[in-house]
Amino acid sequence: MATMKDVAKAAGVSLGTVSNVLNNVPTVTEENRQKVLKAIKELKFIPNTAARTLKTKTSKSIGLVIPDITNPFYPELARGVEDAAKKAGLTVFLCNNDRNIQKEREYIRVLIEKNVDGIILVKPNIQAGEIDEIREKCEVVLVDINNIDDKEYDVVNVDDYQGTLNGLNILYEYGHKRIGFITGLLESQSSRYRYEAYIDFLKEKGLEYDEALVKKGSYDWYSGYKAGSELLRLLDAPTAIFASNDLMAIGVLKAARERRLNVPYDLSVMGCDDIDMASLCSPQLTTVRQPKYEIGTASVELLLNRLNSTDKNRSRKGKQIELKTEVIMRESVGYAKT
Amino acid sequence: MATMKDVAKAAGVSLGTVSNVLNNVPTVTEENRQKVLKAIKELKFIPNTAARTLKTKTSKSIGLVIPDITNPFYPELARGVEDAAKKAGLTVFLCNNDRNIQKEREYIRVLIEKNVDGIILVKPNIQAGEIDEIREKCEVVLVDINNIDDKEYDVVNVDDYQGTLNGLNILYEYGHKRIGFITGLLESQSSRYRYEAYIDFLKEKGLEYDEALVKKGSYDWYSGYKAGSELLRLLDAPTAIFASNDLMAIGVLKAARERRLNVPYDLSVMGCDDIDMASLCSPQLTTVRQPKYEIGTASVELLLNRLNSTDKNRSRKGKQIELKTEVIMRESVGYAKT
DNA sequence: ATCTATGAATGAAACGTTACATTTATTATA
DNA sequence: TATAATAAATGTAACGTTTCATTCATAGAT
Repeated sequence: MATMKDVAKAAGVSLGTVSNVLNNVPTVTEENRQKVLKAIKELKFIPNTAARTLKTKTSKSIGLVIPDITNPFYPELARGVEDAAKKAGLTVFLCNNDRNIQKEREYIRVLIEKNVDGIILVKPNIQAGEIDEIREKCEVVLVDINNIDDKEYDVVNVDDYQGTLNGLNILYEYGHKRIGFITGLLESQSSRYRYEAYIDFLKEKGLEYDEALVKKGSYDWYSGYKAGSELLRLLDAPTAIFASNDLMAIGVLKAARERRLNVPYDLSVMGCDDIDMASLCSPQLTTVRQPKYEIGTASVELLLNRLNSTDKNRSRKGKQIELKTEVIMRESVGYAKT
Repeated sequence: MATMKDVAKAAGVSLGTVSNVLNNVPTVTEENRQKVLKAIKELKFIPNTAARTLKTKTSKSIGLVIPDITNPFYPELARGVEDAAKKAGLTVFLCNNDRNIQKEREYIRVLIEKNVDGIILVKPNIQAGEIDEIREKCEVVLVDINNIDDKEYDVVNVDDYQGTLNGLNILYEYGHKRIGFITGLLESQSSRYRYEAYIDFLKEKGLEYDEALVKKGSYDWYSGYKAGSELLRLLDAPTAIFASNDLMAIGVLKAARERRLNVPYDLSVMGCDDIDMASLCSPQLTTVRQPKYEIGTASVELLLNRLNSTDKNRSRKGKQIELKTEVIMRESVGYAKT
């Protein structure tokens, strides 16, 4: 493997000059530049990032730590991260933590060992104290945080509360007064926001909170199916069901089908997230879209802000981005029967 | 950031000793080992991989180059790669090439610059010559290759031909004689194998090849929808349709629904791959499952074989793994109407 | 013709590890 | 008791870059 030294020798210049052309330092004369370029091509020289990283303390790689790429929410987010990273000359390590704090810690450690310039932590399980430790080593962006309120961090979030409210309001406009609600895992902040929105929505519309209409789900389709079945079995069954994610909404669709209920004529269903499946299932799911790809790109932007900042004074306040959701009207919501 | 030097000083031993405890070299005395461990903890020392890589020429990272993580086929494969890599102490760079040879080349170059120990190329677009060049720098495993026949490479493939044949035979057992076929992109080897299987199936069963029953698809659901619609519009429409992937099969489901055809009573549909959606759509899709996760783990195994091999003589022949498919019976296939 | 200022190229030190040849300390053998 | 053999610890030279203080060369000013 050819090194810069070899290139220098081949080009008949010094090591420093080779470095200069590689880094586009303008002081090098055109003649030398050409000689070096020629040598690089001939020797098939490829710079060694390890050496560069050792010297410059920047690796041009970042870590993306997510719960599980296999969860249909994350591929698009990951793609957003990757595209934005690539544009900025960064390469990304993909890490799945399975919502397991131990794995999360391991990965973070490995990423630090690898001198990543930054880490994007999606739904982190670790706490503020640990995050501060990480920030001594590299930049950190938090996405969809559970339990960290500090304004000091860079954070990307989604307005889950408002989004859910919007979705429920549409259901209301369609004449629904009895609306079932399936929660996500309430450990997660976004789930709690969605649930709060439901409660506030009822209050605002002067509707009564009926415990029977609220079911706890766990994000997987089967929990939605079960919750949906229970809801539909009710004597006074809801005319619409809001599920805190699409997978569970699809479960509800299944439950409805089993009971020979026609969605949306007999029952309206609304999901959250807008995963691929939402537009592919039948009926197509009306849902509160999460800007998954944009979450990814926004996270990288925050990271780049820090990385390109000359202000190495770390006390700088964090920047919080809140991305907007959007209700995507498809087939699963219709007017309430009167 | 504390270095080994700092640790050595704090522990009152030499640099080499620190290195030895870090690398579990057994010659270090228990007393010193403890002193070093203590110093490491106190100084919160984290080894610097860049320096280690520079010295040892191994980075403990690998690259995974896939078409697009957003394609439902790949998250599971990626997950398989990651899990197997993690177990072996490797971290993985995720690279999406969008089936674009230029992006593929760029990523490969970056990966080499980053001193990856190996690269897993899924559906590579580059040719044998280029691959040989890469192999001068690091190990390479090919997955689902299009156009490279050489037995010299490490390759993971799936028995698409046999899998398709199995699927078609099941359709036949269910009484179907007129079976529509939707191809994938015929640039891809696996698509061609599936198509060949269809042709051979007909021959074997003494069925006539009817051009009208074969439609070209492009892997996305809409192409399946279009092809399905055309097929069902036929005067002598097929009683079953085999789609070369699930997304297109779901498109067929949609086309059938539009024509008020009941799947599987009026029409049987079989897909390929078994993506998540296949079990979530309605009716649930019967499909030829691809062992996506296992493809990932198998690729890493091949990589590890090479990496752990003492035989640095690169002339060693490659190893080809062919993974088995499996027909997953669900709801979309039924008996042909007589 | 000498001196200065400017621009370009050079050379060596440093980054944080590993690896290996030496040195030092300890124990066993004659 | 001296010597050899063994075990443990040390010190130093890489690895391939970047960086920066020097040197060298050229041209302009006096």
